[in-house]
Amino acid sequence: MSRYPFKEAEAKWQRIWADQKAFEVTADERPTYYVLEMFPYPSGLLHMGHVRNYTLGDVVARYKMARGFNVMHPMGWDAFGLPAENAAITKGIHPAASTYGNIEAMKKQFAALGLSLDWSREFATCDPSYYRHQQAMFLDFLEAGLAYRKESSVNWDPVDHTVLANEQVVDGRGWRSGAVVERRKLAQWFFRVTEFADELLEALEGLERWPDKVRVMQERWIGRSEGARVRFAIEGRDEPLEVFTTRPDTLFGASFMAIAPDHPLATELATDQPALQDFIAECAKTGTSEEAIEQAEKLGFDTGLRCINPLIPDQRLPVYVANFVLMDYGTGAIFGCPGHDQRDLDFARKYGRPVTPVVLPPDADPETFAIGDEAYVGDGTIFNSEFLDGLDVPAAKRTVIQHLEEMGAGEGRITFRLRDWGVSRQRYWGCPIPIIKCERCGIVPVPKDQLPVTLPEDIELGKVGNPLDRHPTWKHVACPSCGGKAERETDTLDTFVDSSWYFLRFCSPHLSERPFDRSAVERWVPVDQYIGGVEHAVLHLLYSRFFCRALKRCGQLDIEEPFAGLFTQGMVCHKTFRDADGRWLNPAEVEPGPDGEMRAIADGRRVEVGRSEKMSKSKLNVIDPGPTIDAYGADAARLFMLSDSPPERDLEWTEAGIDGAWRYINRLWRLFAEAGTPAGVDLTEPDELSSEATELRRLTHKTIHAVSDEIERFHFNKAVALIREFSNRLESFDHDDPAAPVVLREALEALVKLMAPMVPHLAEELWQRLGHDTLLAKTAWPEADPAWLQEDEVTIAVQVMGKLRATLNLPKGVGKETAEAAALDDENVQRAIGGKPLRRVIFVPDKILNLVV
RNA sequence: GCGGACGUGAUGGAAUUGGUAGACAUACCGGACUUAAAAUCCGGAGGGCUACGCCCGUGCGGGUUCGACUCCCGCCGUCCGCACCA
Repeated sequence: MSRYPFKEAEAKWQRIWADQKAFEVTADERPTYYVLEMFPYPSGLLHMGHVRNYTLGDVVARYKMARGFNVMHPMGWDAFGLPAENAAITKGIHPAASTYGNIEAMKKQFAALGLSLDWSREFATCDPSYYRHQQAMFLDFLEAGLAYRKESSVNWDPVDHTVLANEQVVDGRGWRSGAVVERRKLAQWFFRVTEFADELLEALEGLERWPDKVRVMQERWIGRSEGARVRFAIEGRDEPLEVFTTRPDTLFGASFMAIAPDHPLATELATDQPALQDFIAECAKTGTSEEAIEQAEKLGFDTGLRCINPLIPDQRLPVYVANFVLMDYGTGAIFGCPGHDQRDLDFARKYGRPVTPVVLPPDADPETFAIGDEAYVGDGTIFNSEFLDGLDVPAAKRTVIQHLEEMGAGEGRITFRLRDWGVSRQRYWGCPIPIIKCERCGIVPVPKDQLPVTLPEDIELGKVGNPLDRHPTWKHVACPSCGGKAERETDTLDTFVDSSWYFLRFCSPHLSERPFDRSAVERWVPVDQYIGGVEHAVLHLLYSRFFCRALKRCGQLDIEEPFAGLFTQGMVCHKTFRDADGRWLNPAEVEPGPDGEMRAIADGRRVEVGRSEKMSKSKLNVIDPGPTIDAYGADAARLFMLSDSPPERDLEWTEAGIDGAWRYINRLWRLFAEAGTPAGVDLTEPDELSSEATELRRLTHKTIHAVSDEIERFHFNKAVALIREFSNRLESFDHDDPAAPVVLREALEALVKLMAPMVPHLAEELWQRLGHDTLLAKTAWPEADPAWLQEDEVTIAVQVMGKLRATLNLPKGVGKETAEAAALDDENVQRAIGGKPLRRVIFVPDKILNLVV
């Protein structure tokens, strides 16, 4: 039995595609379509998540190509990042060497997948020819006020004298030194994302081809809330205490004030109050971990200060420093209204503060209504509140804000949860920030004609401190402004900056003087279809949206949204295995024993099989795509990725699944070997088609229509099912039918074209076997002829009282009376009716006839 | 706590707007081919019963409807995201 020689075939077609530059963008008038998958970090090893991601993108790219679009489907490398630096420390390889080595290795693995990528546009973000433009953008942002410097705290490793990224902090300790990490204030660079907070929020609505989930996540991340800033005078002090509140309508229910432990007022008071100092130190200790916050008790420290409620001049409110108030939201200070905020209520009960309700729930009695253990947060009628009494909550908010504005004690204010993006990283392997710090001139931008500021190559990693800072010469430069002694900024940019504009660079990847050609960008961007993991739902996607707006503000672009269509794929999962000692085992280290239980191959002991989880190094449930592709071929791996699971859901990797895909590929191979048209056979259409042949031709057109539709909707699993259904029918088609040479052949041609986006190598091979000497990759998608989509017979389900009792095959478009008569002829239907008179007959043409008795 | 998604055979999953539940696969069972196995091919299959038919069945309990996996109300469970956001 002949088997599909995938090794030869896949290598052959990959070579031919490359030789013919089949996937390079050409300059022509066809409509453009930009398909982009999130570019990879060059770890050196392709994993299953990549295979799924790039297969999904490849289906779209090849499909759109066949549909007549000028498709751009580029690939590059998100090449700066911490792992290269860590590898340098642990293995002693220079980050540049390991990164470029990894890129080479991964490119080979990519090649084996047979993706329709335009490699002529490839670049790596760690290349100075890329990051020089990023440095220029930084300077533009600086000039436009979109980049600025301020003090901010970082994770500081006191042993290694280095700043740590959040992921380098494990259980509050530095990943290498194991020392307890401290918070330290450093001057750092920020991008003013908040400048566009409103815009970024409002424009989400227009992103119709984004998953709702992602839009909701961004919406919550931006976190707009309407309220007011209110200033409370402090007894015996000139400066008032300003708070932010979304419930100014409850000001008459105020019971206390609270400020953050790191509020400037708290810091000031602490200088001569050791007890307060201790309290603040205690607050800083409570971790920021999820549980820590959940468990943490609400604690307050009475500063002794008293505030005056602007609406109740003789009321005195104690000012607490409280552990639950955040400095970086609002003003870092609140007023507590325990009647209508649960957290304030807990605090008030604990510290014996009065609880005055000011919102009366509907139907509650103002004389008896009291707050118990639960604050009342719903709508109602304001009471106990002088001039607000009788208003509902929204009206009271408006009224009180107006009142506060008139008396100068506050104003309506919108606050966002979104914060500016801190882009400084105290790392070596990143884009240098093009700034020079001069003792006399201050912060001086590197003149654009001196860009790029490149990284020094001779560095020592793994020593104490930032290698750029420690380098003997790199940072010492002359001030561009005064010529005096000055120092470079030794921080580098967050790698999220690199990925915030790479999709623009792909449009004109080799320009040296400019980051991109504006007309090229405006031709291709927004990306028509962006595909990647949902883990980037907020940061990467939000930053990219910010970047487009910032570049527009700087006059470089006229685009706001980078990605018109977004698809977030599910993860690739696998069962986990654990031996009796609790050690994780790789799937290759276990096998089923004679009793069907999984056993460790090494010692034959039983292993515990855990549920399917995302493949991860720590749980060892990782399948390397390399050997799989070696054993089954890229098409089998691709087909499995696309088969059963809908792309947005998690996919469980199974041996049976890849095996099934491989078997199907061989089945297709045999189908074409058996049904292929021998040379010299007459291909003219017979005068009349047998009903079988007619039915097959209909199925061909129906399948073309349905598969196209499912691909458009990203239902690739269903497209595969339809293709299988179609090929199953082809296998059983009678080869002796007089119309077989024509009808079967057209069916086979359609089948090859439909499967091409999924299993491109096999499809090319079969296309060639059908006698074509053109590339299938350059062949148009088949068209379904509407005339052949029409059925002339339909199956109508006959129900009696909503229960199925019979099905009828009737001519399409049959009338109600005819259908009813036919149904009443049916014995089974008659039995169900049981001689009762019909009360009602519901008829849905060509679908349902429901007899109600 | 807040927000979102999901819950269908042994398993992955189908079921355009409410209209024949279980497409297409995987695993399984039976048969053919084979010395044998693998591969391949053919057939079976939601559960039950008094089986050419009937009853039950889409997490649970109600409701709307001629008709509900689909819509509404109330629960339960799983997963994901955010999390002291005033």
